[in-house]
Amino acid sequence: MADKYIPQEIEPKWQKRWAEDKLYHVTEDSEKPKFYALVMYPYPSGDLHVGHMRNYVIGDLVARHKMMQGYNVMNPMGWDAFGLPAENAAIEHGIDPKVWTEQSIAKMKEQLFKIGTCYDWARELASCQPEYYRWNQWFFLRLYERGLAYKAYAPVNWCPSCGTILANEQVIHGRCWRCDTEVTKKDVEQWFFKITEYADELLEDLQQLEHWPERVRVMQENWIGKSEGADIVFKSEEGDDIAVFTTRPDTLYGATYMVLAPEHPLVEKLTTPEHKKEVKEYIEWARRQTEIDRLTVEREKRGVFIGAYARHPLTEERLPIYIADYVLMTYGTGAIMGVPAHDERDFAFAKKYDLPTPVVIAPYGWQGEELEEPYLDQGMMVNSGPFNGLPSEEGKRAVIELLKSKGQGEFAVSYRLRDWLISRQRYWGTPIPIIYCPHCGIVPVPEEDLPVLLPEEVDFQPTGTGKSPLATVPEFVNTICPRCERGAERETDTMDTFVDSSWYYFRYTDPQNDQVPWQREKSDHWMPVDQYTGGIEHAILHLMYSRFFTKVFRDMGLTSVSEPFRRLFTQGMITKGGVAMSKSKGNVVPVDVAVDTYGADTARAFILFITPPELDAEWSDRGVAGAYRFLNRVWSLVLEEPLALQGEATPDQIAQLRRQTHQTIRKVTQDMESFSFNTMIAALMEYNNYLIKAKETAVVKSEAWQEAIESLLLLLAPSCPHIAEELWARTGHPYSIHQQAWPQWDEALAAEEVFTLVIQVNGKVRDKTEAPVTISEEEAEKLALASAGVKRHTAGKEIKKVIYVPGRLVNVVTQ
RNA sequence: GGGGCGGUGGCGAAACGGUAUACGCUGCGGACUUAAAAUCCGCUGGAGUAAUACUCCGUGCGGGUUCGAAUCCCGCCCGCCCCA
Repeated sequence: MADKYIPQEIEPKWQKRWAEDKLYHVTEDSEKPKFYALVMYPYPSGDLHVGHMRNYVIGDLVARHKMMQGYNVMNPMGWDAFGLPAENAAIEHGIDPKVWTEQSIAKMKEQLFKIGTCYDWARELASCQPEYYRWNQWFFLRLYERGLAYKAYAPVNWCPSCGTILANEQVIHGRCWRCDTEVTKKDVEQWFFKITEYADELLEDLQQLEHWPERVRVMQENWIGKSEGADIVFKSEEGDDIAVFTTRPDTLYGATYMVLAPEHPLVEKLTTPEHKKEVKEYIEWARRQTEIDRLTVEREKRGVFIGAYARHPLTEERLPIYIADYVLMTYGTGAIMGVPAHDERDFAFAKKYDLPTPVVIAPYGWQGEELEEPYLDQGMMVNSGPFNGLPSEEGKRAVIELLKSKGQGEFAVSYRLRDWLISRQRYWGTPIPIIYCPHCGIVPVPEEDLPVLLPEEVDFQPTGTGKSPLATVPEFVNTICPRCERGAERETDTMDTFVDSSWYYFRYTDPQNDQVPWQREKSDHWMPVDQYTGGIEHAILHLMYSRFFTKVFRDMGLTSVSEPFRRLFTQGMITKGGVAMSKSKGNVVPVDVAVDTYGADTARAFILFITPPELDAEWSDRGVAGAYRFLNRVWSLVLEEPLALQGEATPDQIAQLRRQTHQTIRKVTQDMESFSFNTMIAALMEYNNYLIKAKETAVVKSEAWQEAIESLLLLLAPSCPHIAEELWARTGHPYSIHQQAWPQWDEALAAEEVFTLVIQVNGKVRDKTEAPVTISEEEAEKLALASAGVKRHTAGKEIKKVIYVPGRLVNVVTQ
């Protein structure tokens, strides 16, 4: 009787050995081709649950498989260690964020170890270390030099609960992405990175990313939101230029009014005295509205007339000027021409304020009647002066050309993408390396003075003023101006943590460098990341910012790549009770619980098996038990003594065994490459079931049996590394299975000799028979026509034709 | 409203236009056991039939293409995600 399978004994044993032997440590100087495997580095919250685990299991599987395929695999791990939870712990429990973070990292590292991952820990980094964040500051200075970092006074999203300003992307349906509190507006001076400078390239290059999920590319495309059209200049009666952006210059003759965003700089100047009060009240009200509310089509369109008029650039008609909150200062030019007949929101606005709605693009079959709803499609231009009769598509260009000749318009492109607001009024982040000098103004911290260290022992209670806790530390704030050497003050905002995560994958290539962020030879060797794996929640922000940084790095001469991630995989969530695991819902399955019961290999096998990896999957304790049964069957298959059998296996039996082996190698390899991990595990289960039966025959004494067992273990090694290593050792093989070559299949050995010939009548299965794969069409048809099923169903009918699909079926077609 | 993805047994899910439901879970029956757990063996879409056989119905709904459709096309319904 063989030993029982006790994962709690074998797993820690091998984990320790692999770490001691530095099995996963890599350098650039290898003969093997490089492979850079990466999973999104985690925020060290201290409690890893099985939902997170899926990410690391998939990443680990890929890394191990590629190692066995002969690649020099870099598989690093680190910590997205700045951020709110550490600071909240400080506020609530008085724990120092640094200490809290270090403890969390230690705990999580142990958990990652426990699930059997193969990281090169020599490359570990944590974004909260000065050795790391000094380069955030260095990049900030480089971006500032290049005009890509700037300060702007702008209305921003304010979360009253977090006491912080949020990026647009962090506002979800008008609420804070972290605490779900309704977001309001506040005017503060902020630092921005000019990602819009790269909008076109970010959009264009999406086409190169053929190994990215389609939906991620679509999301990014929508997010960038490029639209082509025209900038048209209207003039107020006082002679001020009012520029509008429109994608429909062909509808220009239908403009009957203008709308400015309430924040538009001309509002103050143009509002006539008798409208001042009403306008002021309206602006106050609009300021409280969220951006999402303001953009919603269904929402009632409210606005007020400011008493001023503009002149239509082509007809010289007098157009009343309104302000309304459905026009945003941050999109286009902050002003629009109102064309009610051909725009939904303008239509609603015009109906409410009883403004004329002339049709200038005729719908098909239009007889000159009033429209019940706006007509948004293309059509023939009417009521448009010299352009009447022109198709609207051509009209766009023609109208712009005319405006251009009059100096009142030109072709223009607009993006939905905004610049990236990086200022955070928080303690636990990278200090922005800027000094404000009363004499010299904004002065960047000189490079040799980096890093600007985050002070320790700070009062974390929110100031409620929107200022960072750093503002309460005089030793930090008060400094000397590097230019004039007189007293000055430091910037007290810290950087968005997305800055940290926008380049960490470069730093892994040269993590200890204290002279430059990384040596270019090293990053050029490893970059781009060959396989990046993470959650879909990062489809827009993190991935867009990383792409932006990579392009900036390229332009700075720091890298030769333009895109950081060659291949992207986004895995689904693991749910419990149908919903995402979260502390507040109390449905978290911690990694320790999952691993302690049946072992890491069982948890890994289950996670890979339950569902295709890109879909959400429900955690099931029963399902885990099934995976455990599978590994127990593998264990006893390999270790238990076979029955004492008489005689030798026949050549047929051997051939069949080898066929199964080689078919399984093929299936597992192909599934691995297409990320079909659920069917990959199913194939291994099937193969194992087959071998259990075959073990009762004389093949168990053959060399083919050795090949079968070795193949099973090798194919299982990336998924369940511990049991594979243990059984590999116990069957007398040299350490380590993870350094063996991935098995190759032989098409000739995998090929079938016979197949089940399906016999159909009119497309319905009526019979089946075994046939050699070499069977000729004539023989197959003969076999089919002679079958009982065909005779039964064709009796008294005329056979019209017979269809033969080689290796599959015969279909007899009757009248 | 626009775009994307999906809808298959009791459940998670398989299925190059060619045997629908592989693999696993659940359930049922049996073996082992004093008994239970574990393990092992068998069955497990629905209907008809004592039953083998056989027949019919079955991949959200309605049409179409095809010798043949879960798969392709058209029109709906429902769910999730992104942008509004």
